[in-house]
Amino acid sequence: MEPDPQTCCAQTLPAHWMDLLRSQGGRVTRSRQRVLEAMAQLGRPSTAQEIARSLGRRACNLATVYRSIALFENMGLVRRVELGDGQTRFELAGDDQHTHHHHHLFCKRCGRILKVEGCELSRFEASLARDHGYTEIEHRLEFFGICPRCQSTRTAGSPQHSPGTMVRPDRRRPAQ
Amino acid sequence: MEPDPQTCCAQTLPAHWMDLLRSQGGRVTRSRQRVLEAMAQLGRPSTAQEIARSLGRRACNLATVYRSIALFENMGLVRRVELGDGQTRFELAGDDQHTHHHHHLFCKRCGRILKVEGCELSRFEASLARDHGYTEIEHRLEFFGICPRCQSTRTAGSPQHSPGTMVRPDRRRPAQ
DNA sequence: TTTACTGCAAATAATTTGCAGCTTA
DNA sequence: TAAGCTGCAAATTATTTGCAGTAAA
Repeated sequence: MEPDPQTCCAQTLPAHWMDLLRSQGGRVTRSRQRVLEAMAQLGRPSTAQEIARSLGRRACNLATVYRSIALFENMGLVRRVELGDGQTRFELAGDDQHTHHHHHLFCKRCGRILKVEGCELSRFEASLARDHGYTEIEHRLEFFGICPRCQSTRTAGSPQHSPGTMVRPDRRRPAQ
Repeated sequence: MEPDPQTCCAQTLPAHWMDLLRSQGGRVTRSRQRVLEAMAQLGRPSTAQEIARSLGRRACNLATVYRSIALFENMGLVRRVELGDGQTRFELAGDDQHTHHHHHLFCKRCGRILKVEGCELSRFEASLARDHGYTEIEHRLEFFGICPRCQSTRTAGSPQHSPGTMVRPDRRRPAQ
C-alpha cells in the first residue's frame, strides 16, 4: 500500500478531548485513548471492526469499541461516514487540517477512499433554511467513481483497505 | 400526517421497467411489481420493512423484498439512501420529475424527509475527475436539520414516518 | 471508596441464504 | 417444460445489552 497523502495521512487527535470527556462526566480510560489513537493512525473512515483489529495485541473488546465510538460521536469527537456499501465507518471530527469538515471520493471498485476538500455548500444550506424554515442545517456529501488504478486493471483491483473483507461489488454501486 | 407536496408525493414507476427487467433475463413477477408499486406509493426513501409492511394483506415475504430491491438497485431502477440513523432506505430512481437525481433534507428530531432539488455539483465532479483521474463520478448528498414543527415543540416531535420505530435520537445526529 | 467502564457472553436486528415447491416465459 | 422466483426457516453479520469484575477519580 503506497503512501497517498490524501488518503492515508495519520490524523491528529482532537486536542483537549480528555478535558471535553471529563467535563461531561466521563472518564479518560486506556481503552478510549486507544480507540482514538487507532482512529488517528488509520487516518481514514474505518469500521468498528477495523479499529478493533488495528489495536492488535493490546486489543480492546469490540463491544467497548462500539461503546467508545458512540460516546465520541455524541460528543462530536467522531463523525460517521456511510458509503453505501453496507458498512458504517467512523473518522475523527475536529477543526484542524486533518479532521475538519470534508467529503470523500470512494472508488466503486477497490474501495479506495480519497479525502475531498473545498466543497462550498453553505450558501445552499442557507437557502434551504430560508425556504423551508429548517435550522441547524448540516450535510453529508460523498462522491463515487473509478480510481485510476482500477481503470487500468479493468477487473476489481485489490482493495486498498481491509484486505480480505471486500464488499460485494453489487452493493458498492451507488444508485445514482 | 398532513399532506406535504415535497415529501409525500406518490412517485411514478420507471417506464419500461418490465422490458428492462426482461432484457436482462429477469422475469416480471407479481412480487416485483408489488414492491415497485409500494415504493411508488410510499413516495419517499423507505426501508425494506416499510415496503413489506405497506403491502399489507397481499404482503410478499421480507426476503423477497430484499431480493427484489437488490435486483432493482443493480438495474438502476432503485437507489439507496442512507441518512445516518442506521437504517438503509430505498427509493425509485428514474429520470422523470419524481425519480430523477435529487437530495434530501432530514429532520434530526422527527425524521421527516424533504426532497431537495437543484443542487449543482457537476462542475465539482468534473474538477475531481480532472484532478484525481477518477471516472464515472457521481455523488450522494444529504442535508440534516431541525424542521419547523420540531423547533416549536422543543421535544422530539412525533416521527412522520414509521411511527413506533423512531430511531434513537443519539444516532440521528450526523457528526458534522 | 464510589461509580463508571470493561470484557464476555447472550440478545437483537437487519440481511442473506438453502431448499423445496410454484410461476413465468 | 425449464429456469427463474418465492416463501420459510435457518444462518450470518453488525451492533447492543446484562452482569459481574476492574479501574479511574
